[in-house]
Amino acid sequence: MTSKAEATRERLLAATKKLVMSKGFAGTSIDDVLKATGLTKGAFFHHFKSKADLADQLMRWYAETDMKMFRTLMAQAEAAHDDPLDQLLQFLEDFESYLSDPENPPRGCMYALYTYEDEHFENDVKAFVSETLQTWTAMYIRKFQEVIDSYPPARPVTAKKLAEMFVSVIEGGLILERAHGKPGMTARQSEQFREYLRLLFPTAEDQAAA
Amino acid sequence: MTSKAEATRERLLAATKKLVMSKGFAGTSIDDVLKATGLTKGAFFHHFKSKADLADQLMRWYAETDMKMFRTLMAQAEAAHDDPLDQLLQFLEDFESYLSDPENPPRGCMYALYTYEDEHFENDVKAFVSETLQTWTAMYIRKFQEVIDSYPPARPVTAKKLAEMFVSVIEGGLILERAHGKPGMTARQSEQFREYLRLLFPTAEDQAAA
DNA sequence: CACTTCATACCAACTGGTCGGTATGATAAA
DNA sequence: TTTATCATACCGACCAGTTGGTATGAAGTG
Repeated sequence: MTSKAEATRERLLAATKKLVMSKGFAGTSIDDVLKATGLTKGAFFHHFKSKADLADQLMRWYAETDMKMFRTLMAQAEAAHDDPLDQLLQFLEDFESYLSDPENPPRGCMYALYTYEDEHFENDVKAFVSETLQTWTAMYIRKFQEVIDSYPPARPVTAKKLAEMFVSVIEGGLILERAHGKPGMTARQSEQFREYLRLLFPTAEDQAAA
Repeated sequence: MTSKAEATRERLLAATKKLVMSKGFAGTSIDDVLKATGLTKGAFFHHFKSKADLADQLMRWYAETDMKMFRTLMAQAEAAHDDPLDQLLQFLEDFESYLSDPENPPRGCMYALYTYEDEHFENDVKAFVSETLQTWTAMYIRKFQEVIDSYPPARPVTAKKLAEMFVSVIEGGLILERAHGKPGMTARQSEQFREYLRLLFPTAEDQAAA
């Protein structure tokens, strides 16, 4: 059965992801993964031709579900509002509740992890991480550009700078959250970023309130 | 000679830092460090009682120089201005030129690195990272509080939230910078954060210009 | 049957770590 | 001044365990 083999492959990937998120990639041995899954070397090397291949497939697997999540969130926000700023703020709020939802306790970003161990990965993997990160950023750039086109920003900014800042703030928040073991820090960064946006793109209500 | 021994110890630490910054800690073997320094196992285990001890000492060594740098920058800014907002902005600008200075190409933050490999480290080390990060944040909290006390913020914010946001934005910027291999991205995050501050704490000039 | 999917047994290289030894130099007794 | 004593700083062979990876074969599946 193809689907059973695929299930095994995903079991290996899922176990690896969990381990890698708390020990790093170099710190995770194949035996660790096998111990976690109850499988053996034969199974592993049937699905992955090397540990480097595992790194590659893991990253692509992760990026796929990760990007899908962001796209879904954005599509939802776009369906709920017509105004680009409303869409953006809605997206951020939804993202924050996703971050605050106590599901995957070992929070973290695999791109960041790979980035801090980059010497261990092949150039394709490094390039893929860079590209994926850029795709992620590009999604925001598009939306920010729409917002800038609709609302005059209070200070001169570019969509790119705002997009990169948001990605930064999230990546940094994840680090703080991990370092202190306190959930919610990442969501708070997104909130704070929204404050910035409110000052940057004041709506009619804001101006009336001021 | 005590100083020669200390020099050897620092040679080991410096080599480890360089390696760890590009391969992670688990990905760096003791042999790697010895190859890089030309020393031997005997020398290594004379100075460090285990690899975990190396991790510990490396982090403390790193934190020491790192914190010293930030304190120096802050002291400079405080000497140059009386107004807390001016001090803060000066500090940020100085920090940005430090980030843009092409000196240590392998840019990165060791706290972030340890955080993404935390399972490998003893609890003391993890606690130390958390504490150091908090000390770093506390430095900013103090300054932000002074600013808030002097200037009414355009939106309700706390010094803590602003401080955490700055740390986040820097940590995130470093990740992007590493991922894309393009220097300057971290400094740009600090710049963007300054834009936020300008909107949050408008000075007389800003208001006149608006 | 052929082919996929996995288990078992095994290997060479490397891992962190130990241990007996040496080179150097400071101290102080002779 | 010479010489015995002793701690520090370092060397490099060695160890047991782990690493990523391979070779072979046994089930199941079409």
